[in-house]
Amino acid sequence: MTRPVRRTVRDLRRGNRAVLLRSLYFGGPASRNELSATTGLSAATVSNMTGDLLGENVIVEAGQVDSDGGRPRMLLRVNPEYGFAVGVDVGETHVRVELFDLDMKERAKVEYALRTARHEVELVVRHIIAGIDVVLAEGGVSARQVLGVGVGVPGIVESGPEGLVQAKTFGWEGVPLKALLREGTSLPLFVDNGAKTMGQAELWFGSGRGAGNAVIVFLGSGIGATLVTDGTTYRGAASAAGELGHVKVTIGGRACRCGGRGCLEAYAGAEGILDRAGIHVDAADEERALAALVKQGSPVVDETIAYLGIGLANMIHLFDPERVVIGGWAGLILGRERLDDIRAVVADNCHVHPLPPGAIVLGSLGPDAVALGAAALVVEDFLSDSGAARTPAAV
Amino acid sequence: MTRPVRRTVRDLRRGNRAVLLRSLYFGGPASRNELSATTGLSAATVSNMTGDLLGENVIVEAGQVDSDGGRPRMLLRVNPEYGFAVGVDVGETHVRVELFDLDMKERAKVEYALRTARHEVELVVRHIIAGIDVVLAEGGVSARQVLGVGVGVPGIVESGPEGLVQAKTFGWEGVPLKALLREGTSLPLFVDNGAKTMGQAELWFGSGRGAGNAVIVFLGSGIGATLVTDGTTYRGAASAAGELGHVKVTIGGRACRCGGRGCLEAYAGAEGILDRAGIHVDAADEERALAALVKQGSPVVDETIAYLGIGLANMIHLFDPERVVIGGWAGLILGRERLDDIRAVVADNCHVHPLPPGAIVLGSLGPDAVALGAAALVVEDFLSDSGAARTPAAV
DNA sequence: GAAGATAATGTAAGTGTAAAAAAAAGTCAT
DNA sequence: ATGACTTTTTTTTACACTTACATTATCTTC
Repeated sequence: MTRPVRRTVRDLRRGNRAVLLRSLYFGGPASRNELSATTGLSAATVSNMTGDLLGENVIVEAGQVDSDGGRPRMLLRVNPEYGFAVGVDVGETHVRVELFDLDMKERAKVEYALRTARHEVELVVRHIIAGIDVVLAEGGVSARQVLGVGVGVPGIVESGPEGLVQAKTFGWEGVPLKALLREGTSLPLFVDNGAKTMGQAELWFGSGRGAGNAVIVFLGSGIGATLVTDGTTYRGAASAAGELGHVKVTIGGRACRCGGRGCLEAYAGAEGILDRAGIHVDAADEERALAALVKQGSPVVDETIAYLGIGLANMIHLFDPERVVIGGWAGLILGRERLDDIRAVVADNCHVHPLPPGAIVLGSLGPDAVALGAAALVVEDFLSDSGAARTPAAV
Repeated sequence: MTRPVRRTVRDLRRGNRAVLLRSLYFGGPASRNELSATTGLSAATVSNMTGDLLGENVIVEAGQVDSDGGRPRMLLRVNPEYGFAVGVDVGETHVRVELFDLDMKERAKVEYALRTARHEVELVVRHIIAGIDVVLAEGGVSARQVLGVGVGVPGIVESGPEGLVQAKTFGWEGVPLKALLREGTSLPLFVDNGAKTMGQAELWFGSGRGAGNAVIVFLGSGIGATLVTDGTTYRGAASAAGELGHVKVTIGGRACRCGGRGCLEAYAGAEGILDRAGIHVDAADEERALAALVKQGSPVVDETIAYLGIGLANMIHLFDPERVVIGGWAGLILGRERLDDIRAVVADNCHVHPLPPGAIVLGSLGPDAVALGAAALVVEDFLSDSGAARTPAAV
């Protein structure tokens, strides 16, 4: 029973500072007066606190707007160059490393293909470490300016100093990824499941914007989901929440690579779909093959949608989200052609508390969202704990 | 995106007061010194705040323990008679009203049978209002001493001033129960789904004690679940979370009274089980009939366990709880005979992140837990907002 | 059985927070 | 220029928690 803990006046200030910074980050440029209104803090406190933040160069002035009678308002915004975040997407076929500024503008990017079927940990770690150096050099950013590195990987990621990863499909069992990366870099590390990092990206910058309770579904080779409760990701007791891929959609049923039977992933995961359609291509061609199959139509695709709809409906019954976002490369392929059919199947399986069909939407960030979301983990940390200890590169 | 809001020094004190009171409530009698350790507050603040609470009679002294050298510690505890809570269980066959003190000791109880198949709202409301008067009189408690009335009902309960209830199985659609009760009493009202109030009871006082992330399943005529995240009940965007009864466990399948097909409730709800076994009795005899059926064994019961296991496994995949509690009258009947089988089916359907079998347990409060949990809603409010405005009966 | 040790609790002063009030700075209309 | 009005900054005030110290109460030792 995790209970709230005592707070001191110091915590109060830290918390209010985070509230202020957060509303400046998401509320675009704003004047002190607007900030006072949105945060509920008094004008005096806002003035005091923005003074600090300006001094630390965390925020900067962003022009002023004319007033109609009165002192013109000076707009403030988060300094996009106060720090940078690295996002890493470890996928089935590649390792992608990207550098973002605080505006989430991409500053540099590098990608390494994973050709072997086996995903050796050492190789992935080497790619990530090398990738960080490459994007920093390319982006002209020094390590001291980097607020952290976010990494999205398949499988279940335990929080904790080791960052243990369980990813059967990758052949990873209890891989201490965070600890391994720690040997190659001293930057703050944030490792999480790729479906969850994509979810974070869609939640902040994509189709999930503004939702307090949402589910963001990742459909790729595997299937995962991000459960958003009160604006933050729910991870469960052992960070294993949202394993939508292994929800059973039929008794018995196809064998899944997890060892179970009847898992959604065996039907609606990209490999499950292609396999059932009798198409066997290697990983790099899956995307093209799936797009063709969905485009031309097939009973297998219809069946996929039926199973997917059941899986989503079950999740809706348990979770009662206000919105469901479908993302991931396979999800986007499927959704672009057949979103209305998906909505219809879900509606057909939700009687007690139907979700408006418009609440099921496609992700708007494309398949690159995993790396973006990984970087967003870094920004999340920055916003809740802005410069508490660290003071990088006050340029 | 519900975001944290600004706080003032007043909120700080309120919050710390709630932390203190909560740890006193759940941490049994404790000395000021122990409180200082558990809450993290300084001894001075604890002393200051307990002084206030003693003055308001919210807490009382509870004897002292000998020291081995030094001033003996004075134990403090929440005053069980500071206030009282009424808990109401609106079930398919009865309306039960109970009065509890803050120690959750039952002080009085009254039950009204619902004989008609139709559950007229007016009748239920009349029973509740009358029941409150009866238990207060019987318990020798004045209305001013009552902190509130908690009501557990079937169906989905919207939070809000109206307390709209959607309970198709009851024939209630959009019944403003809270508003109707408000006409009969001026006591604070807390209306929630019965499965959720039972969940609250098991969480605080039963098999859920100490769990931060847990799922408490209610099996009765209908099926519901309480999802506990970080020690508090998760309600979802429209208070409809935890509708485990309408998760689909098979495609097509039996028609459910919700209008869908293949719902878990149609297989593992008491009526679903009896129906499939070809047993037709009226509501009052369902309990006996089900107990007999489970005792003697039947392929229908085996099948029920298979479906229930699938439903639980799906929930575990999505929520990743550390514990699953099975309660409700039908759940207790089923679980007492077949808990190990249920555990086995769940284990067989959870491969990616197996739950230890011991994490699935039976509820320990018996079938009366709905009313107890409803009263616990009142206590929950009291603990988070102790005497903020109200000051009843400072005896 | 008195003196000192030990421990819980209470009091006072100090620090740091946000709110409220007041002042200053800036703009437009007259 | 002057005044009305708005935004921002500064000053003052109230208050919550901590630290440091005082007080109270019991046990142990000589």
